[in-house]
Order: sequence, then structure tokens, then C-alpha cells
Amino acid sequence: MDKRLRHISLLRCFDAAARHQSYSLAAEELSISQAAVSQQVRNLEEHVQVKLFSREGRAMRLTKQGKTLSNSVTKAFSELSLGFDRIQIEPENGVLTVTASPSFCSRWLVPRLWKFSSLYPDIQVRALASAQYEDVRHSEIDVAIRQGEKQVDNVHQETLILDPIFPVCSPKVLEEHGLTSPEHINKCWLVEAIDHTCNKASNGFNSPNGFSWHDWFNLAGIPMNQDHHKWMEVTTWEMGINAVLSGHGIFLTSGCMAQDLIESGALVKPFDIQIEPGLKFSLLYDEESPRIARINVFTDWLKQELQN
Amino acid sequence: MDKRLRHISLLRCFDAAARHQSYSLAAEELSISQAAVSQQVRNLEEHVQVKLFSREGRAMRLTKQGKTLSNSVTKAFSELSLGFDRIQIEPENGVLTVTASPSFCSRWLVPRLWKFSSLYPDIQVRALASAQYEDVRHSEIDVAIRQGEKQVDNVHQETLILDPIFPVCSPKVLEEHGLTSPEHINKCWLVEAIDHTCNKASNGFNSPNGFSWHDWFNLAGIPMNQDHHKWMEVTTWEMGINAVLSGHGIFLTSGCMAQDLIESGALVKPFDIQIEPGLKFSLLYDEESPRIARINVFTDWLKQELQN
DNA sequence: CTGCTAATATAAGTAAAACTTATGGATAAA
DNA sequence: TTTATCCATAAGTTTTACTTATATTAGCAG
Repeated sequence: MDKRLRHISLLRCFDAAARHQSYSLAAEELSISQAAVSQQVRNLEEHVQVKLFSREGRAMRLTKQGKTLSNSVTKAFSELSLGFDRIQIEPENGVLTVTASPSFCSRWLVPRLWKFSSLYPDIQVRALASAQYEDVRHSEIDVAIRQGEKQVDNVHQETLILDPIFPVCSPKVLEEHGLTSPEHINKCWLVEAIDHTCNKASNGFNSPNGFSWHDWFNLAGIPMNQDHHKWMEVTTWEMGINAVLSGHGIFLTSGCMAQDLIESGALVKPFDIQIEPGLKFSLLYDEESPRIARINVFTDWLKQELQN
Repeated sequence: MDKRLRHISLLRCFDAAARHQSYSLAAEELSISQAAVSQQVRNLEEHVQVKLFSREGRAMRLTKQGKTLSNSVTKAFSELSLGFDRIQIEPENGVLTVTASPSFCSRWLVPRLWKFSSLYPDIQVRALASAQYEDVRHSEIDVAIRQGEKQVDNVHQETLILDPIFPVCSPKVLEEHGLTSPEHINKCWLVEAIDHTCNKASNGFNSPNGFSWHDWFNLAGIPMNQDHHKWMEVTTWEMGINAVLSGHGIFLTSGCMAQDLIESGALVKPFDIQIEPGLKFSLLYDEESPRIARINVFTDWLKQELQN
């Protein structure tokens, strides 16, 4: 054991002072007195026989050697924090970060979070919208909800939702076009969400869709007008929802994206014909996360919410 | 500042116990009592709320979490030691480790070290023979002398010797073959040191040679017998020197490898024709080494020695 | 199986380190 | 020049790291 590590405690004050270039600010951060910081740094300088700070007016600037040591200390402390993180279990209470696609966040997750927050007021949920999967193991993200499925090493993954695909439109469009039979859909503008990678065979998290109007017409057993010119393609679920909300045609949606709007009457589901099993939404988290207790609270609530 | 680093001192005992899987051995290493180690580890376990060791008979085995933390602590402590090393200046007196090729060590360096030791009896020089360059920045080696030149990050490098290349032989061979003119060399066995990587264009430290008899004959302006069958190739300078010392032909040597033997009369230089500039020997050391004071003493002496 | 040795655990006490409060000195700004 | 801000130092207090003594557990040999 390196004898110099006998005075390893002194490095705490050194590190804080180095970052702030100020003993007072360091003392504030550490919730101790300025005099303590001054003495600890002086003790360190005496033990290693190297001047680490030089006074510049009221500030304490690092010497060249002080900078060198500070770099090493920062790395070492970071490594220790990581080690502690890996072995410790955080309490249930605290911040939890959940990531999903922007559409899922705004159309499904965020409109439901008030229920979670009512039940668990000591857990603050941060919803992080992201167009692609974020690593739950090497970031501060705790839970990811993604459309599709993909093998991710050392990450727990389960099916959260199997979402039917069906057409929705506004009540206005329903009335104007008299949509009493599936064939009548051919009278409308057809809105379809496409996967902008244009690769239906891709295996992994994708956005947004693996189904088209063509699939739905096949299921309904009716011919699709082959020279149908009234169609529009969008690249996110939210765009499609917003289109039909404003009275623009009929949208082949993923159920969960429209569920709250159907319940509120803002949109209607003209026909009880849906593609099943439709989309899979997966739930992912790191079982070895220090925040596993918090993650479990949230994911349990999620699953319960989906049964109601 | 991570609050857990408040108890950073406890990690010293943890680290020693983890390495030894024994509190008693850890105590011995740290020169404290077993009871202190036991209590420090217990305190750490209480603060982080994780069991780090499990008792197996008389041994203390790391738990899975203990192993995880131990890995991080080892890295962090290593980083801190490195930081201390980089800022601390060791005194002039102490051990200095010098590395060079085996041939250079035995033929040039070691035969001269007695002079250095006479002048600086408090600096103990350890000559480390190595066939390849050893990193002076991340090892305990202080000074490297290598043939050739190569860019090494954060390492001071300068030319130590520009060594002429010329033929040497034993006085006996000189007399037997009557080598009074360069053409007479064709009567002898020609010994040549080759670079066993067989890549003359390689940029970096190489061993041993970038020159051949062909080069020397060109310089001397005489034709080399094209079907010369009396030749031998060796892969180190020392082999070549030993060959001619035993009366075997004539060797195209690097000056410094034969200098002391020429001065003593054991070998002779038949002709005053030499390839110049010949080989470059470089001196390398880490300017940020804690032993820089000692390194400077040695390198200054080296350069002085070469001017005499 | 018994007795002994080796190793860790725990309790009480001591020594050293980390911190506090009070005050002085230096620098910057008004 | 005065005032405010920041670090340095001294003396005292609190906390942590260590000691010694003893208890407990495990392993080994006869």
C-alpha cells in the first residue's frame, strides 16, 4: 500500500478547492468551514512536499503540479463513485428517468403520469423523449419504453403492450362521409404512418409502423381502390393523430396513441376491425441499477395501469 | 462531492483486506492491528449498507459486491499513486534504472559505469538489458538508450551518439591476410550484423544495423567480389564482436561497440574508411518523472563522457 | 474426541485527525 | 481611505482511527 494514501482524506478538500479555485466555495460545497479547507490543503502540501496552490489576489490558482494531481484525483474519485454506484441500492424515493419516443411520451406516457405522481409523490419522474433507444445501463436513464424488440446485453426486457392497429377519424369526418361500412373508407383521405427507414424487415426498435392500409383492407376483406390518390404519409404517430384531430381524413393508428382521445370523444373508431397482434412495445431496464427499487415501483405501476 | 467519499479513509483497510482475503495479513501490510482492520471494514459496510466480505472458515472472502467495489478501488488507488508520482520529486540519491540493448549494455554501458559510480557513489545504477524499447513513462525504468529514433509521446528524446560504421578484425587476422589495402578485404571472411526484421525502411528503434558490406565497399570505391562465399551474418553486435575477437574474419561494426577493444589492442581498425553519419543512438527519459533530479545527473554525465 | 493454534469479532480506552470559532493579514473594489 | 472579501493561523472541540484485552469461531493434530 502506497504510504501516501495514508492521507487520502485530505484529497477531498483538495479536489473541491481545485474545482472551485476558492477555499470558501469548496467549504460551502463540503458544508465545513473555510479554515478547515485551508488547513487540510496545507497539511496535504506538507505531506507531499509540493506546492499545489498559488495565491492570486483572493483566488487560489492551481500550480502546474496542482493541476497534474487534480486530474488524477478527479479520475480516481469518479472511479470510486462508480464503484459505490454499482454496489449500492438507492432508496425508493428520488428521481426516475423514463425514455420513450416523442409520440409515446406525449400521447400515452405523460397524460398518465399524474396518476403515478398521485400515488407516489416522493418519486419524481423525468420523461425523456428520444427518437432512438438510449442505453439504460450506461446512462442516467432508468427505464426505456420502445416500439419493437431487440436483444440488449445485461438489460431486462419484457413486452409491455401488444397494441392493435385500427382506423380512427374525427366525429366530423365520420358524419360527413357517412362511414357506416368499411368500403366507405375509400371515400376518405387515408393517412398512414410509415417507418422512415423504409425497411419492414428490420429487427429491432423501429419507428413508427410495420403495417399499412393495405394490410387493414386485406383484413377487412374489401378491395382497396388501386388508384387511390387521396393519401398522406407521416413519420410519427403524433403527426397522424394531429392530422385526423384537425379533420383530415382517417388515420391507421396504433391503439395506445389514440386511446385517450377516443375515450374523450375527440376521435372515433368507426369499425371494430383491428390488426392483431399489432405493435409490440417493450419495457427495458437494468436489473443491477442502484435505483432498482424505484424502477420496480414504476414498472409495477405501469403494468397495473395497463390492466385497467 | 459524492457524500460517500466522506469515508474514503475506510477504503485503505478494505483494499488491503480484499487483496489478502485476510484481515491479519492486511493489518500486517498496513502496520496496524487486526482489530483496527476488522472495525474499519465493518464501519465501511455500515456506511454503504452492503456486505462486502463473507467469512469462510478463517478467511474473509469477498462477496460479489465486494469484488465489484474492490475493482474500482484498485483502479482509483492506482490512479492516485500515479498522480503523486507525477508531482513529487525524489532526491538525487537512490536507484536509477537504465535500459539498452543487450549488446550496448555489455559492450558500451557497463564497461563505463564504474566511472559514474566513482563520481556519484550514492546513486545506484541498475542496467537493464532488453531487446526492445521499454516505456520510460509507465514503468520503473528511468532512462532508455536505443538505436534509432522514434516519436514517443510525452518522452524527452535526444541524439546521444552518431556512430560511424567501419571494419574491425583481430591483430592476428590483420597479420595473416596482410590487410594493407581495402581490396585485401576480399580475402577474408566478411561478418555482417543484420536487422532481423529485414526491413531497412522501418522507422523506429531497430536492431542492429541499417548498413551492409555493400555500402562500405561502395564508399571505399572498390568492387565487391560478387560471388563472395566467405560471409557470415549475425543478429547482434556482440555476436559479431565475439566472432572477430576469436579470429574469425572481419566485422563491419558500429564504432561504440568496438571502441574499448580497439583502445586495448584486442581489435584493430585496418582502414580509416567509415560510413558517416552511421547509426544514431537516442537517449530517452520522462521529464515529469519524480526521479528527474537523478536522471539529470546521469544524463549529464553521459553527455560529458561522450565528449572525452 | 480433546486440546491447541489461528483467525476474526467486540468492547473499552487512547491517540490522531478533522473540524470549529475567533482573529489577523492580504487583496480588491468603491 | 474605507469596506468587503478571501485566505491564514491559533487554540480548542469533536470525530475518527487506532490500541489492548478478551471472546468467539474454525481448523488441525494426536
